[in-house]
Amino acid sequence: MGVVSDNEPSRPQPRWLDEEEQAAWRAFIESVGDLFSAFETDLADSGLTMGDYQVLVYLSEADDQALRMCDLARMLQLSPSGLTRRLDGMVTSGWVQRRHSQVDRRVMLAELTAAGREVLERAAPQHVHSVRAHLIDRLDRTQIRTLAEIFTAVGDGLRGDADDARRPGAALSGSVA
Amino acid sequence: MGVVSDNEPSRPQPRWLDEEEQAAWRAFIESVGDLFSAFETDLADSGLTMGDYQVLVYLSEADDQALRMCDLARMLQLSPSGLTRRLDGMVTSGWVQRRHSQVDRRVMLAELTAAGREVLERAAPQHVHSVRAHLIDRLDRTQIRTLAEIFTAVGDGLRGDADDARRPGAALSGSVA
DNA sequence: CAGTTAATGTTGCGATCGCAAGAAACTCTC
DNA sequence: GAGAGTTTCTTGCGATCGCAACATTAACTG
Repeated sequence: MGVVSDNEPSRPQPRWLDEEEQAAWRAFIESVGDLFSAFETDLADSGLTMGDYQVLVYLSEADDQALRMCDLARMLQLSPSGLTRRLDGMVTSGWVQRRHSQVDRRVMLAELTAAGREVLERAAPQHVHSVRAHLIDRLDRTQIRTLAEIFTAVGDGLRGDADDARRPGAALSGSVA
Repeated sequence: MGVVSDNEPSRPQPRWLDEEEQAAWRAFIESVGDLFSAFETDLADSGLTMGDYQVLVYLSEADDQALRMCDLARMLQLSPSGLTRRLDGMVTSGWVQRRHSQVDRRVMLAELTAAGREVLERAAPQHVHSVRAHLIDRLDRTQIRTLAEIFTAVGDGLRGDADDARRPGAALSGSVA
């Protein structure tokens, strides 16, 4: 009943998904949204969004608890303006503060505050619990390993596809491991 | 350097993610956003968003090319208002038309138009190509099967967690296979 | 050093979406 | 069949985010 009808000889037909591929694709596309909603809901108990949480995580992992806006935006896969607005909120909440770089006066550094660190440390156990409950603990060891394989391959493919510019961004992904 | 420090004996410590779990989680969370962005970009060539595309797919699979708004909203994991607005745009584009149900005059039916079907049939091959290029064709058979397992398990878990009401919604998911 | 180009961050604008409130219609009870 | 409660859809409002335009600063070139 779908669009996969064979009565269109003039159009270039790709290789449609076979049954197993279809099953994988459908399961993925129909569950991943709910999965993120669940994380978002659980994290809301800590007063955070997943976006906020990720900002706090990356900042907490940075050497001096601070990162350049542009680097942070790349890590979060966020546009510059998106990060500006998100940080506005987090600065208002007191979790992050802005600081001009001494080395390059164009760059604005986002720096984790003590309050931000505390919020993160309080939220982290709950978030880990959430990730376990909805994802990790539902999988066996083989599935966990394969999950890593799958999305490493996907990520590598995406990184290699379109990007032949901005290698500096990729250089930072080492510290994210 | 992360928040996973051991110097906080007063807080309840969950089971942190071990190395393999961490690798799986990081790879997933850092790639899935780019993956959807890639689908979105590819689909934009057809003048569609992923949201539009999914509406067209579900309608094309429905018996009479039409679905009730509330059912469609559940399938798309969209709020009622979100679906109303999305359909506004698609009606303006001429891909979908609204029709009052004869049986229940509260319900509004979203119905695929000929133009909508044509757009879908033109976009489908490209979208399948995109899904293959970024995801399916990067995986071997074992990984594809495991991908289906993983997100079936995740989806079942989420469905079983919070929902004990609205079983009618679940009944429709059979036709989505 | 002057002029051009590139990088960085912010703001205006529009698009998308969820929540809360409301209107319309159905259902159930008495 | 009158009224309470439920379901369905739409609208007002606010939050989030990307694109384009802009200002500022750095880097490169002759």
